[in-house]
Amino acid sequence: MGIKERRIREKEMRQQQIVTAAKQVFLHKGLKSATIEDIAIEAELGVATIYAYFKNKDELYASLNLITLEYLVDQVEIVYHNDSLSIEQKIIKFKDAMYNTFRFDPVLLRNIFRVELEETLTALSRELLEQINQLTRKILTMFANIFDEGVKQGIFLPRHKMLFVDIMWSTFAGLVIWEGAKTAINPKKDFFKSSLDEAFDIFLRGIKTGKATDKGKSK
Amino acid sequence: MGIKERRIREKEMRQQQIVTAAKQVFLHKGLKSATIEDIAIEAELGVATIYAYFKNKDELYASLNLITLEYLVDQVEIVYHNDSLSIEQKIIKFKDAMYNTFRFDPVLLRNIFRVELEETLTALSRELLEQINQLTRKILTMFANIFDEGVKQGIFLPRHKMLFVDIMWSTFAGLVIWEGAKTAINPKKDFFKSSLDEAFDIFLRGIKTGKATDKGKSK
Amino acid sequence: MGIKERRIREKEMRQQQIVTAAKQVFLHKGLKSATIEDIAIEAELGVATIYAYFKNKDELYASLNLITLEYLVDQVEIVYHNDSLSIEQKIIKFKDAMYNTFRFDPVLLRNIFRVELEETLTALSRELLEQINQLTRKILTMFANIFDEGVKQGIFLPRHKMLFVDIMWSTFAGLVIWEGAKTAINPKKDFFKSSLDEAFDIFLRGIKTGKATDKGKSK
Amino acid sequence: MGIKERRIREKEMRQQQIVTAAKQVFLHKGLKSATIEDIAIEAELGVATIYAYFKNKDELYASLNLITLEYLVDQVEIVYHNDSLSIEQKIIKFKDAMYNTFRFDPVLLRNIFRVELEETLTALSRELLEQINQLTRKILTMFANIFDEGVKQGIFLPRHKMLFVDIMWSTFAGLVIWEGAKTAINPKKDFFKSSLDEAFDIFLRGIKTGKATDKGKSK
DNA sequence: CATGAATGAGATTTCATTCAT
DNA sequence: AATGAATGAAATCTCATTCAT
Repeated sequence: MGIKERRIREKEMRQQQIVTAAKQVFLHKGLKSATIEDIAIEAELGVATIYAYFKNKDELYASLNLITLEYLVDQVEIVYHNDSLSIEQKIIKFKDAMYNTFRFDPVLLRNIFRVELEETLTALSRELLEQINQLTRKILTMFANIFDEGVKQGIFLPRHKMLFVDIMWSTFAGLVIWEGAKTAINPKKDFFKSSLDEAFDIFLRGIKTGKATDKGKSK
Repeated sequence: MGIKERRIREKEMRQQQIVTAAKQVFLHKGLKSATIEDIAIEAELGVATIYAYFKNKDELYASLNLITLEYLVDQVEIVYHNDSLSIEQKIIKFKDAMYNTFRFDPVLLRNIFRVELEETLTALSRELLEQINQLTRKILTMFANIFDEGVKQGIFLPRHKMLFVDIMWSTFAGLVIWEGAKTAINPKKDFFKSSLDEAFDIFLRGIKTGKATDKGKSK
Repeated sequence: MGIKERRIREKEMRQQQIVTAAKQVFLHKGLKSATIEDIAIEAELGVATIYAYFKNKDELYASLNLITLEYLVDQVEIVYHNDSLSIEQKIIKFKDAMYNTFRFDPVLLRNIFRVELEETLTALSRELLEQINQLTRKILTMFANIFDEGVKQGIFLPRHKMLFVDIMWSTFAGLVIWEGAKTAINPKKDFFKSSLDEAFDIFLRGIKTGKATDKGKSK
Repeated sequence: MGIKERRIREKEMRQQQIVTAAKQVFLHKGLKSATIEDIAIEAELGVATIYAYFKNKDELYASLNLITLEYLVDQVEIVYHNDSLSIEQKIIKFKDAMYNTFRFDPVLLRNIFRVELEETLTALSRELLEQINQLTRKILTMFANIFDEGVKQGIFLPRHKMLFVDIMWSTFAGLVIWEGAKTAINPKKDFFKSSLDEAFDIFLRGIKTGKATDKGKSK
C-alpha cells in the first residue's frame, strides 16, 4: 500500500512539474507559439510524456486556468461573506486576492482577457472558455454587489454598479499586463505591489462621495 | 504623366487595401494564427501579391503598428504643446487621442502591451519592437511631464509622476482589452466611450488634491 | 482565356496524377499503412502538394472510391435497362462490368467489402461509407430484380432472389481478392478473366432449372 | 510438484487470455489500428505483461493465425483420408470444416486472403506469411486432389482441378467477408450458414456432369 | 504586376517497446 | 511475475515563402 501511495504521489508530482513548466512557457510564448517540445524541455521530460498526462495542448492549457480561477473564486467568496469587514476593506481584500492569484498565474489573466483569441481556440477549449466565463461572472457579481451596497449607503458616487466593477477590474488587469510589458523591456526591482495599492487608493478616492464611511458591518 | 501618377496612386491604394485587411485578420486571429492566405482573401488579392508589397509576414505586421503609433505620437504632441489648454483638459485630450487611435487599431495596443510575446517574434520584428518602445516612451514622457506639472502646481497629489502615468495608461489599456473580451462574450450596444469617460473622471477625482484647479495656462 | 483553360487542365491532370498514385499505394498497403509520403513519392510530388488537392488522407481515400463506384452504377444501369438482352446475357454483362471496374480499381472492392475496418474510420470516411452503401444497394437491387425475373420465368431455381445476389456478388469478390493474394505470392500470367468466366458458367449451370432459357426479351 | 504444475497451467491460461483478447481486437480494428494497449485492456492485463508472453506485436499476431490454421489442416486431413466418404460428401465436409474454423477465427481468413497487406509487414510476419502459405497450399492440394478424382470419375466437368479449387475457395471466402460487411451495415439474424450451404449446393450442381454420382468410396 | 501552385520545414499526436520497481 | 510510466520514432497536417507564367 505504501508503494501504491508513492506511485500516486509521484504521478501528482510529475503532473505538477508539467503544469509548472507549461505555465512558464505559455506565459512567455502564448498558446499558439508555445510548442509541446518547449514545455517538455522546460519540464525535463519527453514530448510523449506530456501527452501521457494531458490529452492535448488545449487540454493542458485548460487545466492551468481552471485550477487557479477556482482558487480565486474561493478567496473572493470568503471576503465577500466576511461580515466583519467594511465595504472599503472588502474592496482592498479583493484587490489582494486578485494580486495573489494573478502574480501566481499570469496566464489566467491573459485568458480571462481573451488575449489568446477566440478564433484560435479549438472545440475543447471553448468548453474551457465557458467555464472560465462562468467563474469570472461569479466573481464580478460579488464585486458588483459590494459596490451596489456602497452606493446605497451613499458612500460611493451614484453610478451603475457594473461601471465600478469594469473600472476596477480593468485597472487591475491593465496594471498587471503593463507591468509585464515593462519588465519585459527593462527587468528591474518590483514596485508593482505599491503601484497597485496606490492605484486602488486613487480609485477609491475617486468613487467616494466624501460622506462619512461605514464604520460598521457591510451586511 | 497622368499615367505615372495613376500607377503610384494605385500602388498606394493596393498597399492600403492590404494593411486594412491585415489589421482585421491580425485582430481576430493574432499574429501566429493569422495566415497570409487569410489576409490575401480578406484583401481580395492573391497570396503572392502580398509578398510583392511586404517582404514577409513580420514586416507586414510591423508596418501596421508603426503607422498608427506615429499618428498617435503626432496627436499627443499637438495637445502637449497646446498652451491654451489646462492640465486637466490636456489629460482629457490625451484620453481622446488614445481612444481614437486604439479603437481604430486595437492590434497596436496588443503590441504595446506585449500581448503577442517577445519570444515569438523574429529578428526583424525585434527591431520593430524597439521602435515601438521608443515611440511609446516618447508618449509616456509627455504624459509624465503634464502630471509632474500638476503635482508641482499642487492640484494633484504629491506622488511620483510615473505612477500617475502607469495608472492612466493601464486603466485605459485595461478598459480597451476588457471591452474586447466582454463583447466577445456578449456583443451588445457599445457603452465603451462613456465607460472610458467615467473612468477618467474617477481617476481625476482620485488624484486631485481639492485645491482650486488651474484656470489658466499649463505652460 | 487559353491560359486559364490550360491552368484548369493542368490542375485536373495533377489531381489525376495524385489519384492514380494513391490508388496504387492504397491497394498495396491499405488505408492505415499507406502514408501520404508514400503517395507523394509515387506521384512524384511533395507531401504538401497532396494536401493542396485533398483536405486529408481520408478525403483522398474517399474520392477514389466514389468516382469508380458511380461509374459501375452507370454501367450496370445501362445493361439493366437494355431490353434486347436475355436474362442470362444480362448476368454475363453484369459480370463484365464488375470485371472492368474492379480490375481498374481494386481498392473500391476492398471498401465495399469492409476490408478496412469500421473502427479505424473517421467521421469523414463514415460519410463516405454511407455513400458507398447506397450505391452498392442500388447495384444489388438491380441484380436482384434480374434474378427475380429469372425465377418467375422458371429458368432459375425457386430461391430467394437475394440469395442469388449474395452468391454471385461474393463469388466475384472472393475471386478478385483471392486472385490478388495468389499473385502477391506468385506473380504470373493472368488467367483471372478465364477463371472468372468459368466461375460464372458454373454458377449459371448451378442455378438453372434446365427449362428452356428465355430466347426473347427480359423485360 | 503441484505448485510447479499450477504455475504452468496458470501461465498457459494467461497466454490463452491474451490470445483471445488479441483475436477480438485484431478482428475489430485490424493489425495496424489495434494497439497493444487495446489488447491489454481487453485481456485485463498490463501492457508490459503482453510483452512478457509475446516478443512483440507481430509475433502475437502470428501465433493467433498459425494455431487456427494448423487446426484446419488437421480437420481437412481427417476428411481427406476418410475412405468411407464419397467425393461429394468430402466437399461438404470440407465446407463445414472451413465454416467452423473461420467463424471461430475470422482474422485468419483475412490473412490468407492478404487483407492485411504485404508491404505493411515486418520481417517476422513475412516468415509467418510463408508458414501460412505453406499450410494453405497443403489444404488446397487436398482439395485439388478430390476434385481431380471427381473429374477422372466423370462426375465433374472436365476442367483443371485448380479451377474448381479456386472457385470453391473464393466463393467461401467471398461469402464470409461479404457476410461480415453486410452485418456491419445491418446486424440481423444470422442466415449465413444456410446461405453457405445453398451456395455449395449450387456450386456442386454447376460442376457436376449429371452422370450418376459415385455411391462408393472416393479412394 | 499579379498570381496560383508547389514545397520544405516544423508542429502536433500516436504507439510499440523498454525500464524500474 | 506483473506493471505503470517514459519515450523515440514516425505519421499527419499546416503554412510562410518561392517560382513560373
